[in-house]
Amino acid sequence: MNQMQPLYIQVKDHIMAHIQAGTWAAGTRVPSENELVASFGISRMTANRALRELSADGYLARVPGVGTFVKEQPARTSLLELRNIAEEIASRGHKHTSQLVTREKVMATEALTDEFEWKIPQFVFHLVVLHEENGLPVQLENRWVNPFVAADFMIQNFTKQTPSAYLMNTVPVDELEHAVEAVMPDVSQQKLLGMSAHEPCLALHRRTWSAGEVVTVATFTYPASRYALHSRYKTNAQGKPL
Amino acid sequence: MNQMQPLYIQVKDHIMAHIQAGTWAAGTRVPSENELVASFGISRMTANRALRELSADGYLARVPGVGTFVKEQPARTSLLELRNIAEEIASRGHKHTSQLVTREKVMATEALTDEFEWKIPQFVFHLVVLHEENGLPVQLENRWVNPFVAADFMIQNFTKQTPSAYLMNTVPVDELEHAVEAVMPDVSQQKLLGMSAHEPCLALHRRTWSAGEVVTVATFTYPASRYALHSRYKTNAQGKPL
DNA sequence: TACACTATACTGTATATACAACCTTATACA
DNA sequence: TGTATAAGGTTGTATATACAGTATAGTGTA
Repeated sequence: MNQMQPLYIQVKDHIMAHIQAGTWAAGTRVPSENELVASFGISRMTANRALRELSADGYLARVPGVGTFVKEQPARTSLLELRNIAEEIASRGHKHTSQLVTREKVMATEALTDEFEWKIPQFVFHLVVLHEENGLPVQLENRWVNPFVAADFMIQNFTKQTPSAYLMNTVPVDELEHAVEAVMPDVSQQKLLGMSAHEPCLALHRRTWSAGEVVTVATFTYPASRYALHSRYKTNAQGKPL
Repeated sequence: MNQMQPLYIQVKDHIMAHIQAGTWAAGTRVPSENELVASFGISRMTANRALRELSADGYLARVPGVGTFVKEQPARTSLLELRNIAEEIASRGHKHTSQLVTREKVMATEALTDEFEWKIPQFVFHLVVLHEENGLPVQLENRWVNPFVAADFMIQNFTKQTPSAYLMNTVPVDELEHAVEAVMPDVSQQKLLGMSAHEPCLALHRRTWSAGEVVTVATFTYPASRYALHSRYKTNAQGKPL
Protein backbone atom coordinates (compact mmCIF):
# COMPACT_ATOMS: atom_id res chain seq x y z
CA MET A 1 0.00 0.00 0.00
CA ASN A 2 2.68 2.48 0.98
CA GLN A 3 5.11 3.56 -1.57
CA MET A 4 7.41 6.15 -0.12
CA GLN A 5 5.06 9.01 0.77
CA PRO A 6 6.18 12.63 0.36
CA LEU A 7 7.79 14.01 3.50
CA TYR A 8 5.13 16.62 4.21
CA ILE A 9 2.47 13.89 4.02
CA GLN A 10 4.41 11.78 6.49
CA VAL A 11 4.52 14.69 8.90
CA LYS A 12 0.78 15.33 8.45
CA ASP A 13 0.02 11.66 9.06
CA HIS A 14 2.19 11.64 12.15
CA ILE A 15 0.32 14.58 13.63
CA MET A 16 -3.12 13.32 12.63
CA ALA A 17 -2.33 9.93 14.17
CA HIS A 18 -1.69 11.62 17.49
CA ILE A 19 -4.87 13.66 17.24
CA GLN A 20 -7.03 10.69 16.31
CA ALA A 21 -5.44 8.47 18.93
CA GLY A 22 -6.29 11.11 21.48
CA THR A 23 -2.74 11.47 22.76
CA TRP A 24 -2.86 15.09 21.62
CA ALA A 25 -6.20 16.41 22.84
CA ALA A 26 -7.75 19.70 21.79
CA GLY A 27 -5.63 22.61 23.00
CA THR A 28 -2.45 20.57 23.04
CA ARG A 29 0.51 22.32 21.57
CA VAL A 30 2.00 20.47 18.60
CA PRO A 31 5.74 20.62 17.78
CA SER A 32 6.88 23.90 16.27
CA GLU A 33 8.28 24.02 12.76
CA ASN A 34 11.83 24.04 14.09
CA GLU A 35 11.14 21.09 16.35
CA LEU A 36 9.79 19.14 13.39
CA VAL A 37 12.89 20.12 11.43
CA ALA A 38 15.02 18.62 14.18
CA SER A 39 13.02 15.46 14.80
CA PHE A 40 12.24 14.56 11.19
CA GLY A 41 15.45 15.86 9.66
CA ILE A 42 13.53 17.93 7.12
CA SER A 43 13.69 21.55 6.04
CA ARG A 44 11.55 24.19 7.68
CA MET A 45 9.52 24.80 4.52
CA THR A 46 8.43 21.17 4.52
CA ALA A 47 7.37 21.35 8.15
CA ASN A 48 5.63 24.62 7.40
CA ARG A 49 3.66 23.02 4.58
CA ALA A 50 2.47 20.17 6.78
CA LEU A 51 1.30 22.48 9.57
CA ARG A 52 -0.19 25.02 7.18
CA GLU A 53 -2.27 22.41 5.36
CA LEU A 54 -3.56 20.83 8.57
CA SER A 55 -4.43 24.33 9.70
CA ALA A 56 -6.33 24.99 6.46
CA ASP A 57 -8.19 21.72 6.99
CA GLY A 58 -9.32 22.93 10.40
CA TYR A 59 -7.41 20.47 12.54
CA LEU A 60 -4.84 22.92 13.86
CA ALA A 61 -4.83 26.59 14.83
CA ARG A 62 -1.66 28.62 14.36
CA VAL A 63 -0.82 31.74 16.35
CA PRO A 64 2.11 33.86 15.17
CA GLY A 65 4.73 34.27 17.85
CA VAL A 66 3.17 31.60 20.04
CA GLY A 67 2.77 28.19 18.42
CA THR A 68 0.45 25.68 16.81
CA PHE A 69 -2.35 23.98 18.69
CA VAL A 70 -4.84 21.16 18.21
CA LYS A 71 -8.23 22.65 17.46
CA GLU A 72 -11.47 21.66 19.12
CA GLN A 73 -13.59 19.63 16.70
CA PRO A 74 -17.26 20.50 17.12
CA ALA A 75 -19.58 17.55 17.73
CA ARG A 76 -21.52 17.49 14.52
CA THR A 77 -22.41 15.25 11.69
CA SER A 78 -22.47 15.93 7.98
CA LEU A 79 -25.80 16.32 6.22
CA LEU A 80 -24.34 15.84 2.77
CA GLU A 81 -22.21 12.78 3.19
CA LEU A 82 -22.97 9.37 4.46
CA ARG A 83 -20.48 8.84 7.26
CA ASN A 84 -20.85 6.59 10.19
CA ILE A 85 -20.74 7.99 13.66
CA ALA A 86 -17.87 5.80 14.84
CA GLU A 87 -15.59 7.36 12.23
CA GLU A 88 -16.77 10.83 13.06
CA ILE A 89 -16.04 10.40 16.72
CA ALA A 90 -12.67 8.82 16.01
CA SER A 91 -11.73 11.75 13.78
CA ARG A 92 -12.22 14.03 16.77
CA GLY A 93 -9.78 11.86 18.73
CA HIS A 94 -12.56 10.62 20.98
CA LYS A 95 -13.64 7.13 21.97
CA HIS A 96 -16.75 5.59 20.47
CA THR A 97 -18.76 2.92 22.26
CA SER A 98 -22.23 1.61 21.60
CA GLN A 99 -24.88 -0.49 23.28
CA LEU A 100 -27.35 -2.73 21.52
CA VAL A 101 -30.72 -1.86 23.04
CA THR A 102 -33.06 -3.80 20.77
CA ARG A 103 -32.63 -6.35 17.99
CA GLU A 104 -35.70 -8.02 16.52
CA LYS A 105 -37.55 -9.08 13.42
CA VAL A 106 -40.98 -7.47 13.20
CA MET A 107 -43.80 -6.96 10.76
CA ALA A 108 -43.70 -3.51 9.21
CA THR A 109 -46.34 -1.06 10.31
CA GLU A 110 -48.36 0.70 7.67
CA ALA A 111 -46.22 3.83 7.86
CA LEU A 112 -43.07 1.75 7.60
CA THR A 113 -44.46 -0.18 4.63
CA ASP A 114 -44.94 3.16 2.89
CA GLU A 115 -41.44 4.24 3.72
CA PHE A 116 -40.02 1.08 2.21
CA GLU A 117 -42.17 1.73 -0.86
CA TRP A 118 -43.80 -1.67 -0.49
CA LYS A 119 -47.37 -2.43 -1.47
CA ILE A 120 -47.94 -4.99 1.26
CA PRO A 121 -46.34 -5.23 4.73
CA GLN A 122 -43.24 -7.41 5.07
CA PHE A 123 -41.03 -8.48 7.91
CA VAL A 124 -38.21 -6.04 8.65
CA PHE A 125 -35.13 -6.11 10.85
CA HIS A 126 -35.36 -3.61 13.68
CA LEU A 127 -32.42 -2.36 15.69
CA VAL A 128 -31.98 0.22 18.43
CA VAL A 129 -28.41 1.23 19.25
CA LEU A 130 -27.15 3.84 21.68
CA HIS A 131 -23.89 5.53 20.63
CA GLU A 132 -21.57 7.17 23.13
CA GLU A 133 -18.69 9.60 22.74
CA ASN A 134 -16.19 9.32 25.57
CA GLY A 135 -18.88 7.53 27.56
CA LEU A 136 -21.50 10.25 27.02
CA PRO A 137 -24.60 9.27 25.01
CA VAL A 138 -24.75 11.35 21.83
CA GLN A 139 -26.97 9.45 19.43
CA LEU A 140 -29.89 7.05 19.63
CA GLU A 141 -30.13 5.05 16.42
CA ASN A 142 -33.49 3.52 15.56
CA ARG A 143 -33.15 1.53 12.35
CA TRP A 144 -35.25 -0.70 10.14
CA VAL A 145 -33.58 -2.76 7.43
CA ASN A 146 -34.95 -4.33 4.28
CA PRO A 147 -34.29 -8.08 4.72
CA PHE A 148 -34.41 -8.73 0.97
CA VAL A 149 -31.42 -6.46 0.38
CA ALA A 150 -29.35 -7.25 3.47
CA ALA A 151 -30.31 -10.75 4.50
CA ASP A 152 -27.31 -11.26 6.76
CA PHE A 153 -27.93 -8.09 8.70
CA MET A 154 -29.23 -9.81 11.83
CA ILE A 155 -26.25 -12.13 12.32
CA GLN A 156 -23.68 -9.35 12.51
CA ASN A 157 -21.79 -8.37 15.64
CA PHE A 158 -22.56 -4.68 15.99
CA THR A 159 -20.16 -4.02 18.82
CA LYS A 160 -17.27 -4.35 16.36
CA GLN A 161 -18.86 -2.49 13.47
CA THR A 162 -21.79 -0.07 13.49
CA PRO A 163 -24.93 -0.97 11.55
CA SER A 164 -24.26 2.02 9.28
CA ALA A 165 -20.76 0.82 8.55
CA TYR A 166 -21.93 -2.70 7.80
CA LEU A 167 -24.62 -1.49 5.41
CA MET A 168 -22.29 0.97 3.69
CA ASN A 169 -19.75 -1.78 3.09
CA THR A 170 -22.32 -4.34 1.98
CA VAL A 171 -24.81 -2.40 -0.11
CA PRO A 172 -23.77 0.46 -2.41
CA VAL A 173 -25.95 3.49 -1.70
CA ASP A 174 -26.97 5.48 -4.74
CA GLU A 175 -29.62 7.72 -3.29
CA LEU A 176 -30.10 9.41 0.03
CA GLU A 177 -32.94 11.23 1.74
CA HIS A 178 -32.70 13.30 4.88
CA ALA A 179 -35.32 15.09 6.92
CA VAL A 180 -34.53 17.02 10.07
CA GLU A 181 -36.92 17.94 12.84
CA ALA A 182 -36.76 19.30 16.36
CA VAL A 183 -38.61 17.11 18.83
CA MET A 184 -39.07 16.62 22.52
CA PRO A 185 -37.82 13.16 23.49
CA ASP A 186 -40.20 10.72 25.17
CA VAL A 187 -39.38 9.38 28.60
CA SER A 188 -37.53 6.28 27.44
CA GLN A 189 -35.40 8.34 25.05
CA GLN A 190 -34.64 10.84 27.81
CA LYS A 191 -33.50 8.02 30.02
CA LEU A 192 -31.27 6.38 27.42
CA LEU A 193 -29.69 9.67 26.36
CA GLY A 194 -29.29 10.88 29.92
CA MET A 195 -31.16 14.11 29.32
CA SER A 196 -33.07 16.48 31.53
CA ALA A 197 -36.79 16.89 31.05
CA HIS A 198 -37.04 20.10 29.02
CA GLU A 199 -34.19 19.63 26.59
CA PRO A 200 -35.07 19.27 22.91
CA CYS A 201 -33.60 16.77 20.44
CA LEU A 202 -32.64 16.82 16.81
CA ALA A 203 -34.27 13.98 14.92
CA LEU A 204 -32.53 13.09 11.66
CA HIS A 205 -34.61 10.81 9.50
CA ARG A 206 -32.72 8.97 6.76
CA ARG A 207 -33.66 6.66 3.94
CA THR A 208 -31.16 5.12 1.56
CA TRP A 209 -31.72 3.45 -1.79
CA SER A 210 -29.76 0.93 -3.77
CA ALA A 211 -30.85 0.03 -7.29
CA GLY A 212 -34.25 1.53 -6.72
CA GLU A 213 -34.95 -0.40 -3.50
CA VAL A 214 -35.13 1.21 -0.09
CA VAL A 215 -32.30 -0.37 1.89
CA THR A 216 -32.88 1.09 5.30
CA VAL A 217 -35.01 3.57 7.19
CA ALA A 218 -33.43 5.10 10.25
CA THR A 219 -34.06 7.82 12.79
CA PHE A 220 -31.11 9.29 14.65
CA THR A 221 -31.93 11.24 17.78
CA TYR A 222 -29.35 13.69 19.12
CA PRO A 223 -29.50 15.66 22.37
CA ALA A 224 -29.54 19.29 21.25
CA SER A 225 -26.92 20.28 23.77
CA ARG A 226 -24.38 17.82 22.45
CA TYR A 227 -24.71 17.75 18.70
CA ALA A 228 -25.34 19.77 15.57
CA LEU A 229 -25.75 18.76 11.96
CA HIS A 230 -23.47 20.48 9.56
CA SER A 231 -22.64 21.06 5.91
CA ARG A 232 -20.28 23.31 4.04
CA TYR A 233 -19.68 23.38 0.34
CA LYS A 234 -18.82 25.47 -2.66
CA THR A 235 -21.48 26.75 -4.99
CA ASN A 236 -21.20 27.25 -8.72
CA ALA A 237 -20.23 30.46 -10.43
CA GLN A 238 -23.79 31.72 -10.67
CA GLY A 239 -24.30 31.28 -6.94
CA LYS A 240 -27.11 29.21 -8.37
CA PRO A 241 -28.28 27.18 -5.40
CA LEU A 242 -30.49 29.92 -4.12
CA MET B 1 -9.53 47.50 4.41
CA ASN B 2 -6.82 46.50 1.95
CA GLN B 3 -3.33 46.72 3.08
CA MET B 4 -0.74 45.32 0.70
CA GLN B 5 -1.79 41.70 0.28
CA PRO B 6 0.79 38.89 0.13
CA LEU B 7 1.91 38.06 -3.39
CA TYR B 8 0.40 34.59 -3.49
CA ILE B 9 -2.95 36.07 -2.43
CA GLN B 10 -2.72 38.64 -5.23
CA VAL B 11 -2.14 35.85 -7.73
CA LYS B 12 -5.06 33.83 -6.32
CA ASP B 13 -7.31 36.89 -6.49
CA HIS B 14 -6.25 37.56 -10.06
CA ILE B 15 -7.15 34.04 -11.12
CA MET B 16 -10.40 33.94 -9.13
CA ALA B 17 -11.44 37.26 -10.64
CA HIS B 18 -11.14 35.74 -14.11
CA ILE B 19 -13.06 32.63 -13.07
CA GLN B 20 -15.85 34.56 -11.40
CA ALA B 21 -16.10 37.06 -14.22
CA GLY B 22 -16.49 34.14 -16.59
CA THR B 23 -13.61 35.15 -18.84
CA TRP B 24 -11.97 31.85 -17.92
CA ALA B 25 -14.72 29.25 -18.24
CA ALA B 26 -14.50 25.67 -16.99
CA GLY B 27 -11.84 23.78 -18.92
CA THR B 28 -9.87 26.92 -19.73
CA ARG B 29 -6.17 26.58 -19.24
CA VAL B 30 -4.77 29.02 -16.71
CA PRO B 31 -1.19 30.37 -16.92
CA SER B 32 1.50 27.89 -15.95
CA GLU B 33 3.73 28.51 -12.98
CA ASN B 34 6.51 29.79 -15.21
CA GLU B 35 4.14 32.11 -17.05
CA LEU B 36 3.01 33.56 -13.72
CA VAL B 37 6.65 33.96 -12.73
CA ALA B 38 7.20 36.01 -15.86
CA SER B 39 4.03 38.10 -15.74
CA PHE B 40 3.98 38.84 -12.01
CA GLY B 41 7.73 38.94 -11.47
CA ILE B 42 7.52 36.44 -8.63
CA SER B 43 9.37 33.23 -7.84
CA ARG B 44 8.07 29.89 -8.99
CA MET B 45 7.36 28.71 -5.43
CA THR B 46 5.00 31.64 -4.95
CA ALA B 47 3.15 30.87 -8.16
CA ASN B 48 3.08 27.21 -7.12
CA ARG B 49 1.49 28.09 -3.81
CA ALA B 50 -1.25 30.13 -5.43
CA LEU B 51 -2.14 27.40 -7.92
CA ARG B 52 -1.82 24.62 -5.37
CA GLU B 53 -4.17 26.29 -2.90
CA LEU B 54 -6.79 27.07 -5.53
CA SER B 55 -6.51 23.45 -6.57
CA ALA B 56 -7.04 22.29 -2.98
CA ASP B 57 -10.10 24.55 -2.80
CA GLY B 58 -11.54 22.80 -5.82
CA TYR B 59 -11.36 25.67 -8.29
CA LEU B 60 -8.51 24.32 -10.40
CA ALA B 61 -7.32 20.92 -11.55
CA ARG B 62 -3.62 20.35 -12.11
CA VAL B 63 -2.15 17.75 -14.46
CA PRO B 64 1.60 17.07 -14.29
CA GLY B 65 3.25 17.53 -17.64
CA VAL B 66 0.21 19.25 -19.11
CA GLY B 67 -1.00 22.30 -17.20
CA THR B 68 -3.60 23.74 -14.86
CA PHE B 69 -7.25 24.09 -15.80
CA VAL B 70 -10.40 25.71 -14.46
CA LYS B 71 -12.58 23.06 -12.89
CA GLU B 72 -16.27 22.54 -13.43
CA GLN B 73 -18.13 23.60 -10.30
CA PRO B 74 -20.85 21.10 -9.49
CA ALA B 75 -24.10 22.67 -8.34
CA ARG B 76 -25.31 20.61 -5.45
CA THR B 77 -28.82 20.77 -4.24
CA SER B 78 -29.91 19.76 -0.82
CA LEU B 79 -32.26 20.75 1.90
CA LEU B 80 -29.60 23.24 2.69
CA GLU B 81 -29.79 24.77 -0.68
CA LEU B 82 -29.75 28.52 -0.51
CA ARG B 83 -33.29 29.57 -1.29
CA ASN B 84 -35.11 32.49 0.08
CA ILE B 85 -38.24 31.85 2.02
CA ALA B 86 -40.42 34.16 -0.02
CA GLU B 87 -39.80 32.04 -3.12
CA GLU B 88 -40.32 28.86 -1.21
CA ILE B 89 -43.66 29.99 0.14
CA ALA B 90 -44.71 31.33 -3.22
CA SER B 91 -43.84 28.00 -4.85
CA ARG B 92 -46.40 26.39 -2.54
CA GLY B 93 -48.95 28.89 -3.78
CA HIS B 94 -49.12 30.61 -0.42
CA LYS B 95 -48.81 34.22 0.57
CA HIS B 96 -45.61 35.49 2.11
CA THR B 97 -45.51 38.49 4.41
CA SER B 98 -42.80 39.74 6.73
CA GLN B 99 -42.31 42.18 9.57
CA LEU B 100 -39.15 44.07 10.33
CA VAL B 101 -38.56 43.58 14.06
CA THR B 102 -35.09 45.09 14.48
CA ARG B 103 -32.70 47.01 12.26
CA GLU B 104 -29.50 48.40 13.75
CA LYS B 105 -25.78 48.87 13.41
CA VAL B 106 -23.88 47.30 16.30
CA MET B 107 -20.35 46.38 17.31
CA ALA B 108 -19.67 42.68 16.76
CA THR B 109 -19.36 40.54 19.86
CA GLU B 110 -16.32 38.35 20.23
CA ALA B 111 -18.18 35.29 18.97
CA LEU B 112 -19.47 37.22 15.99
CA THR B 113 -16.00 38.55 15.22
CA ASP B 114 -14.82 34.95 15.02
CA GLU B 115 -17.69 33.99 12.77
CA PHE B 116 -16.81 36.79 10.38
CA GLU B 117 -13.18 35.60 10.51
CA TRP B 118 -12.04 39.04 11.62
CA LYS B 119 -9.10 39.67 13.88
CA ILE B 120 -10.61 42.71 15.56
CA PRO B 121 -14.28 43.59 16.19
CA GLN B 122 -16.02 45.74 13.57
CA PHE B 123 -19.45 47.26 13.23
CA VAL B 124 -22.02 44.97 11.65
CA PHE B 125 -25.53 45.43 10.36
CA HIS B 126 -28.09 43.53 12.41
CA LEU B 127 -31.58 42.65 11.29
CA VAL B 128 -34.44 40.65 12.77
CA VAL B 129 -37.30 39.75 10.43
CA LEU B 130 -40.38 37.64 11.10
CA HIS B 131 -41.67 35.72 8.07
CA GLU B 132 -45.26 34.57 7.79
CA GLU B 133 -46.96 32.07 5.54
CA ASN B 134 -50.65 32.86 5.01
CA GLY B 135 -50.44 35.02 8.11
CA LEU B 136 -48.94 32.32 10.34
CA PRO B 137 -45.38 32.94 11.62
CA VAL B 138 -43.06 30.27 10.23
CA GLN B 139 -39.56 31.68 10.47
CA LEU B 140 -37.67 34.14 12.60
CA GLU B 141 -34.63 35.49 10.77
CA ASN B 142 -31.77 36.90 12.82
CA ARG B 143 -29.09 38.23 10.51
CA TRP B 144 -25.75 40.01 10.70
CA VAL B 145 -24.16 41.47 7.58
CA ASN B 146 -20.58 42.41 6.76
CA PRO B 147 -20.76 46.15 6.01
CA PHE B 148 -17.56 46.09 3.95
CA VAL B 149 -19.13 43.70 1.45
CA ALA B 150 -22.70 45.04 1.38
CA ALA B 151 -22.43 48.69 2.32
CA ASP B 152 -25.92 49.58 1.05
CA PHE B 153 -27.62 46.84 3.03
CA MET B 154 -29.14 49.15 5.61
CA ILE B 155 -30.88 51.48 3.19
CA GLN B 156 -32.93 48.75 1.50
CA ASN B 157 -36.68 48.32 1.82
CA PHE B 158 -37.08 44.80 3.10
CA THR B 159 -40.83 44.63 2.78
CA LYS B 160 -40.48 44.44 -1.01
CA GLN B 161 -37.48 42.12 -1.09
CA THR B 162 -36.20 39.80 1.63
CA PRO B 163 -32.69 40.37 3.02
CA SER B 164 -31.70 36.99 1.57
CA ALA B 165 -32.93 37.98 -1.86
CA TYR B 166 -31.12 41.33 -1.75
CA LEU B 167 -27.82 39.73 -0.75
CA MET B 168 -28.20 36.98 -3.32
CA ASN B 169 -28.66 39.50 -6.08
CA THR B 170 -25.92 41.83 -4.88
CA VAL B 171 -23.08 39.54 -3.79
CA PRO B 172 -22.18 36.30 -5.61
CA VAL B 173 -22.03 33.47 -3.08
CA ASP B 174 -19.29 30.96 -3.67
CA GLU B 175 -19.31 29.07 -0.40
CA LEU B 176 -22.00 28.08 2.03
CA GLU B 177 -22.06 26.65 5.54
CA HIS B 178 -25.04 25.33 7.43
CA ALA B 179 -25.48 23.95 10.92
CA VAL B 180 -28.76 22.73 12.34
CA GLU B 181 -29.61 22.56 16.02
CA ALA B 182 -32.66 21.93 18.15
CA VAL B 183 -33.29 24.67 20.69
CA MET B 184 -35.94 25.85 23.08
CA PRO B 185 -37.03 29.35 22.08
CA ASP B 186 -36.73 32.13 24.60
CA VAL B 187 -39.82 34.06 25.66
CA SER B 188 -39.54 36.80 23.04
CA GLN B 189 -39.09 34.22 20.28
CA GLN B 190 -42.08 32.24 21.57
CA LYS B 191 -44.15 35.38 21.46
CA LEU B 192 -43.10 36.38 17.96
CA LEU B 193 -43.60 32.90 16.56
CA GLY B 194 -46.86 32.36 18.42
CA MET B 195 -45.74 29.18 20.07
CA SER B 196 -46.71 27.35 23.23
CA ALA B 197 -44.23 27.05 26.06
CA HIS B 198 -42.81 23.56 25.65
CA GLU B 199 -42.42 23.37 21.91
CA PRO B 200 -38.89 23.08 20.50
CA CYS B 201 -37.48 24.93 17.50
CA LEU B 202 -35.14 24.09 14.67
CA ALA B 203 -32.34 26.62 14.47
CA LEU B 204 -30.60 26.77 11.10
CA HIS B 205 -27.34 28.63 11.27
CA ARG B 206 -25.94 29.86 7.95
CA ARG B 207 -22.76 31.57 6.81
CA THR B 208 -22.01 32.57 3.25
CA TRP B 209 -18.72 33.56 1.66
CA SER B 210 -17.81 35.60 -1.38
CA ALA B 211 -14.22 35.76 -2.58
CA GLY B 212 -13.01 34.45 0.75
CA GLU B 213 -14.89 37.02 2.84
CA VAL B 214 -17.79 36.12 5.11
CA VAL B 215 -20.76 38.04 3.73
CA THR B 216 -23.44 37.28 6.26
CA VAL B 217 -24.12 35.24 9.37
CA ALA B 218 -27.74 34.31 9.98
CA THR B 219 -29.85 32.17 12.26
CA PHE B 220 -33.28 31.02 11.11
CA THR B 221 -35.60 29.72 13.80
CA TYR B 222 -38.51 27.47 12.83
CA PRO B 223 -41.26 26.17 15.11
CA ALA B 224 -40.88 22.40 15.17
CA SER B 225 -44.56 21.81 14.64
CA ARG B 226 -44.65 23.75 11.39
CA TYR B 227 -41.42 22.92 9.63
CA ALA B 228 -38.98 20.16 8.81
CA LEU B 229 -35.92 20.46 6.62
CA HIS B 230 -35.70 17.94 3.83
CA SER B 231 -33.31 16.75 1.14
CA ARG B 232 -32.94 13.92 -1.31
CA TYR B 233 -30.13 13.38 -3.75
CA LYS B 234 -28.02 10.89 -5.63
CA THR B 235 -24.69 9.77 -4.26
CA ASN B 236 -21.58 8.13 -5.60
CA ALA B 237 -20.12 4.87 -4.36
CA GLN B 238 -18.48 6.54 -1.38
CA GLY B 239 -21.75 8.01 -0.20
CA LYS B 240 -20.88 11.51 -1.30
CA PRO B 241 -23.26 13.77 -3.21
CA LEU B 242 -23.33 13.89 -6.98
C1' DT C 1 5.01 4.50 -42.74
C1' DA C 2 5.92 2.96 -38.20
C1' DC C 3 8.64 3.12 -34.32
C1' DA C 4 12.06 4.68 -31.04
C1' DC C 5 14.28 8.46 -29.19
C1' DT C 6 14.89 13.25 -27.71
C1' DA C 7 13.88 17.77 -26.41
C1' DT C 8 10.80 20.55 -24.01
C1' DA C 9 7.27 22.12 -20.96
C1' DC C 10 4.77 21.40 -16.78
C1' DT C 11 3.78 19.94 -12.19
C1' DG C 12 5.47 17.90 -7.57
C1' DT C 13 8.56 17.86 -3.98
C1' DA C 14 12.47 19.36 -1.14
C1' DT C 15 16.14 22.33 0.57
C1' DA C 16 18.65 26.43 2.21
C1' DT C 17 18.22 31.01 3.11
C1' DA C 18 16.30 35.45 4.33
C1' DC C 19 13.56 38.89 6.46
C1' DA C 20 9.32 40.56 8.78
C1' DA C 21 5.91 40.47 12.38
C1' DC C 22 4.51 38.83 16.67
C1' DC C 23 4.74 37.11 21.48
C1' DT C 24 6.91 35.91 25.83
C1' DT C 25 10.43 36.17 29.03
C1' DA C 26 14.47 37.80 31.01
C1' DT C 27 17.35 41.71 31.93
C1' DA C 28 18.82 46.36 32.81
C1' DC C 29 17.71 50.69 34.39
C1' DA C 30 15.47 54.59 36.68
C1' DT D 1 8.83 48.73 42.25
C1' DG D 2 7.77 49.80 37.76
C1' DT D 3 9.19 50.42 33.07
C1' DA D 4 11.79 50.17 29.02
C1' DT D 5 14.79 47.23 26.38
C1' DA D 6 16.80 43.17 24.59
C1' DA D 7 16.82 38.40 23.37
C1' DG D 8 14.97 34.40 21.64
C1' DG D 9 11.36 31.53 19.84
C1' DT D 10 7.37 31.28 16.65
C1' DT D 11 4.73 31.88 12.50
C1' DG D 12 4.26 34.19 7.71
C1' DT D 13 6.08 35.18 3.43
C1' DA D 14 9.36 35.13 -0.46
C1' DT D 15 13.32 33.71 -3.23
C1' DA D 16 16.67 30.82 -5.73
C1' DT D 17 17.80 26.37 -6.74
C1' DA D 18 17.53 21.48 -7.64
C1' DC D 19 15.86 17.12 -9.13
C1' DA D 20 12.11 13.77 -10.21
C1' DG D 21 8.10 12.35 -12.77
C1' DT D 22 4.81 12.99 -16.53
C1' DA D 23 2.88 14.31 -20.93
C1' DT D 24 3.49 16.09 -25.60
C1' DA D 25 5.59 17.41 -29.83
C1' DG D 26 9.11 16.85 -32.87
C1' DT D 27 13.04 14.27 -34.93
C1' DG D 28 15.65 10.62 -36.69
C1' DT D 29 15.88 5.94 -38.15
C1' DA D 30 14.69 1.37 -39.77
